[in-house]
Amino acid sequence: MEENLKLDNQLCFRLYTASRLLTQVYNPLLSEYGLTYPQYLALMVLWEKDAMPVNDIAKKLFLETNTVTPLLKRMEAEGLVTRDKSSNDGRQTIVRLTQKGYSLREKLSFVPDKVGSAVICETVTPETVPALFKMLDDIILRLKA
Amino acid sequence: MEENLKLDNQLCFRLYTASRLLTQVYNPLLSEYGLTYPQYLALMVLWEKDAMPVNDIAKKLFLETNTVTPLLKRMEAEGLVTRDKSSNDGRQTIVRLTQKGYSLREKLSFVPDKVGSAVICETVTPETVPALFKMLDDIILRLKA
DNA sequence: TATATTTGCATCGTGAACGATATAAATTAA
DNA sequence: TTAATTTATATCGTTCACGATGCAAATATA
Repeated sequence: MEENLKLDNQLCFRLYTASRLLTQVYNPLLSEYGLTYPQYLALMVLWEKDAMPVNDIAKKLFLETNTVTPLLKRMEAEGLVTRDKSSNDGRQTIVRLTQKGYSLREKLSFVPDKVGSAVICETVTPETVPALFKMLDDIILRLKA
Repeated sequence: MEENLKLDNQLCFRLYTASRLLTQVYNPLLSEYGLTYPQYLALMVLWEKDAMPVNDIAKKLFLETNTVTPLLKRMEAEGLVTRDKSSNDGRQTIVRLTQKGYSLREKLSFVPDKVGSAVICETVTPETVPALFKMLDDIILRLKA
């Protein structure tokens, strides 16, 4: 059969699989703190810069607001963030970390190293990871343009 | 703040984003034929080898049967596959392509090249893709072990 | 050959993703 | 300044993912 239509030849399938499997490494670590992986990503955005409108958070994550809004509402229900209308612009909802949300930063500081060590292998080492990052960044940049 | 906790430093976030964005390139092409990306993956598995039990399809896709079963039932409802109990082993459900499911193989043969050309960029070329594949394969292999 | 265990699949509940649509505030144009 | 348009967010419906659980068929064990 045509080589092109073989699963083994597909970049997207590899990205999809690697993404899912690596997320599964995060899951048990995060669920200890009642978090999902996308919620952890939202926290990382807010740890870098607090008090952001929904749209800015969505842009950082390359997601649409129709994905991020329910995510943030679940996080609000968990007491991780607050969501308030902006006084400057009544359309915006400003998302802020609660003490609980902020305090997870230190509690989860062990996660990156733990996950990192789970992927180190023959062709994926501290030396080769920058090249891998560059390729993935270029793909993301290309697909956003 | 700690460098490790920055979004920019995360491999998983890159894989997750690249996977989502690349899937979005497939979506308009596949939806013409009423397909989703995971359904397309299942078809690729069956195009390579027809009449497979659910579990074998799941393994090829690195998914669990609780994801694949509903997927295949939707594909059955669309007339793409049939699902029948195996006579050898009454626990197995054997999935087979219908004529409709089989005929999509040719109709969708344009997809890989179209998607491929969407990702070609500075650091992602026919020369560098094999190295990228190897890295992703190693990550997948490492995480499955 | 009964009983226990494993295997293959299905079901259920929850949380994403995402296209489509809605709505209200802000901005622009007439 | 009213009307048209754009922007920011929210809501809805469908389809994954996936942990947990259930169940019947097959296999292993006593």
